[in-house]
Amino acid sequence: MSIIKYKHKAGEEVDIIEIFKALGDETRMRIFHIVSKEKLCVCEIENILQITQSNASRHLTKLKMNNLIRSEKSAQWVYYGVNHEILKEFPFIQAILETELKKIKICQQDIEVLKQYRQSGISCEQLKENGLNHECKGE
Amino acid sequence: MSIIKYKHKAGEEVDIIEIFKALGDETRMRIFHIVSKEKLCVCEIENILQITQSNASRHLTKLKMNNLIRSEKSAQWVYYGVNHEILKEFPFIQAILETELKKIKICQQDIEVLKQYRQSGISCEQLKENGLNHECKGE
DNA sequence: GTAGTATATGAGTATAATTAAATATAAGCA
DNA sequence: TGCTTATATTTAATTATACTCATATACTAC
Repeated sequence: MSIIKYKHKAGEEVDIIEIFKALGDETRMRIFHIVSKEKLCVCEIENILQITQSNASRHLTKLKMNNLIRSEKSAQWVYYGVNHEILKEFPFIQAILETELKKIKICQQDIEVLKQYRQSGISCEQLKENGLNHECKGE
Repeated sequence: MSIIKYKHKAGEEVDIIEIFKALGDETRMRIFHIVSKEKLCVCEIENILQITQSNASRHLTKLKMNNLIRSEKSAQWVYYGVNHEILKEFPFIQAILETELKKIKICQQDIEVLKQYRQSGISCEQLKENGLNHECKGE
């Protein structure tokens, strides 16, 4: 456990080293990136990133623990989105989202898949049966 | 091994996830911080941060691998300093050095110890015998 | 050459992080 | 009520990381 801690404006404990650890994982950075574009539920994140449910849930928990994202429950779904408070608190995180992740291929691809998903009109419920066919986007 | 890679301006391969991992460790962040203030050799870093020689060397290697710092050899000493190229390439890293690390207690302390070391006039060679007495700064 | 010093590296260990499979919990619907 | 689905969590296996001790390398000075 890192000892570099100080009090967050809102009274939550924030550890900049822990923020670096949280974003120092490819899957978590990708999750942070897509939920910064729009709020998504866990099953959507699974399908877009092609990861398992428990893996997605775990990474989301870690991002949330570090106040990078927020969640809100709606019926049986939990929607995750970026925590705008932390972007105000740490402008460098905003800079990463806006300038650095754009350059990264897999993040660009994730955004593409997200767009296709939205355009397809497939609902969250249908995702499990059909999945997101990353190849045959024309059909 | 992360697959998020793209070509650095200067032709070196840079991986932003690896940069986050490199800075997602308290000791490495502290090292990065003090060598951004001035060039230091390994034995100075050891003494200021109170870590072992091999530990210091290992962390320096990791920071250098990710192009965060540069080294130059002078006689038997190797001096490490921040790589200004990467600060230009990734302005968010500059922002962390300038604004975020200032807020962190242990980083403030490291700067204090560094100042005391400079003011004491102790040379790198004398450090090993006497060490840096963090307590009795008045004597 | 030898001796001494600064730094890097190998080997081993301990700890932490990532993952998937299985299970638990909570909500919706028939 | 019972059945299904979404999410979280437990468990266990694998992998990665950080650390220390010991040794190797490279340089200086004699």
